[in-house]
Amino acid sequence: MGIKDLLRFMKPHIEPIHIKKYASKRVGIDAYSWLHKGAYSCSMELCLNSDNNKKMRYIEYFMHRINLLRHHKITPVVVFDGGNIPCKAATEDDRHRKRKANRDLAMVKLKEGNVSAAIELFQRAVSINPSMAHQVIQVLRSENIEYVVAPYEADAQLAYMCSLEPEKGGIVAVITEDSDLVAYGCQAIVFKMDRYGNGEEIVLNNVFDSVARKPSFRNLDMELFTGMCVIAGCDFLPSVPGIGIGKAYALVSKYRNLDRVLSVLKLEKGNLMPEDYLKSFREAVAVFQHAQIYDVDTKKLKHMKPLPENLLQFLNGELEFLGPEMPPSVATAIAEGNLDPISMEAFDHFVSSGCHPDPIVIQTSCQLSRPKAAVVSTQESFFTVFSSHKTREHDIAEKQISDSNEGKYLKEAAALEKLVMPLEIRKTVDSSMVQNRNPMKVPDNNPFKKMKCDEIQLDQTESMTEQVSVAIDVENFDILCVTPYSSTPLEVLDKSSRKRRLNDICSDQTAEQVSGITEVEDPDILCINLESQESVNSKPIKAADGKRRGKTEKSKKSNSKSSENKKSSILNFFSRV
DNA sequence: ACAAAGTAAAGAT
DNA sequence: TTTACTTTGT
Repeated sequence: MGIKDLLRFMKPHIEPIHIKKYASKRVGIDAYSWLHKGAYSCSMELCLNSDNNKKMRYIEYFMHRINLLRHHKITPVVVFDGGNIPCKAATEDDRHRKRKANRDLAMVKLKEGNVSAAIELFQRAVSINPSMAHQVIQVLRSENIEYVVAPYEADAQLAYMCSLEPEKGGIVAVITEDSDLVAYGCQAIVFKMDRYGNGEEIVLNNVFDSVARKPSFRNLDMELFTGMCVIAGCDFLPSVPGIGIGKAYALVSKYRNLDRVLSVLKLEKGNLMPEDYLKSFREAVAVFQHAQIYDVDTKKLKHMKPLPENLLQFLNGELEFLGPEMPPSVATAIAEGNLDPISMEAFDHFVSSGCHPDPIVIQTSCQLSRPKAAVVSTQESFFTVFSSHKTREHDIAEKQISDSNEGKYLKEAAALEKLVMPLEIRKTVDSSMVQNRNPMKVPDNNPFKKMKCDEIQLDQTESMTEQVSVAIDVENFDILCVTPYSSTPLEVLDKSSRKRRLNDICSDQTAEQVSGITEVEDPDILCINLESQESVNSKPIKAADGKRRGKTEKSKKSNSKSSENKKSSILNFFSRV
């Protein structure tokens, strides 16, 4: 992935940093890298498309990192990949084949009963599809996180945004795992960011300016650098056999002109060079320089940099390799996450998983009906509220809602001791509600938060209710993640099977608390994920110590203090609801 | 000296 | 998975 061996080669220009360096700045995120890492934790479930809620773990992973950034007062701007460009087809094909081979092997191991071997293989078989991206997008919407789906390569979109002023939707750095960003000319890139925010950074200007560092790039410009990357081998074009990053660097710094470099290359490796290498090379370089991106300002597709006349001549005006053009309406629908960029079909607003036609997810309940609460939750208390379910007893729910007022729910907060917190929230789908979708927190110039009324299609119900249940451990006042973000309602279960199911859903570190929820009454359970700021700061995650289920005296005590904080934030939260 | 392929060990989830 | 190191060939 990316430029072969580039990061190793550029090691002297890479510096360890902490992400808090970008406090108060807008930072772009290559969503693919987080989706992919997150998918490891539930690769089997994703590959088998099981109904298990565990397959939503990648969203937890994703949001955990988003919350890390927010904790450091960074404004994340998430960029998703769009369609595939023809140039990359060979690479994509290759990956697809490998994944399929791994998947098939995994199935064999699974049938043999070798689960651990199967999981290992499934991890190599996971692929990220638009439906997964869409799931994350729905959570991002509910959390008021800015995002955009690139028409094609997210990398190009990110590099373009990096060149814009922050006031115009620009970003100052990009978090990714993909070395392509360097070839695109992205100014500041953070690689290998871990869960604590430590990462490795390349700042392109420093690379070109540096006098001391070993492979010197002082005599190169961006075009030569990009050329070097392509010669070394990239996703768009494999390198000529025998040519790696070292040779590419040597050629480019010696001849300082891509035409000359290619002539020399042809002279030396002519026999090993494909017929159309020159054309492919020019196209690959052109992708890094002129890829199609979405211009948020004009809501149109645009080239990163305009194509110069001589290049157009060289290509005979054939620009197909950059990906087909598309009308602004389509580009916008893709960018805003309403249109699947690969199948070109509209995402169903109500079916988040793509395989459960029954349940619904639109936005978080809090944002829909109570924008204020949503803002409070995201900014101050690290609350994240996901997913909701349609209740079937419309009538009952409606009645409860119309009778209820905010105070009623405040009273409910006192029911923490009961471990259950049902919360009926009215959601009447009409135009007034739709307007509420655009909370005040969102800046006016952000097109991604706006949703047009006519894009919301309701076929079955005019009026619906969302039921929100929060299960809380009395001892710790920890909120349990129950149904993670999904639209799948838990089946109606008897107490013991529910307990088992909850254990199944919750991760190991909360499993001990799950034993406390025997009294959950509602089959529709929503996940509310609470994280205190301290816990994000110092030890974001309890060590996943799966073996230790029993609660020790020690942990009980150390929890009690922050429990008070949590309790007050919980009460605080519900008092605003 | 470099590229490419292989190996082994560490790291993440 | 990535990283670092080894071997082989040019």
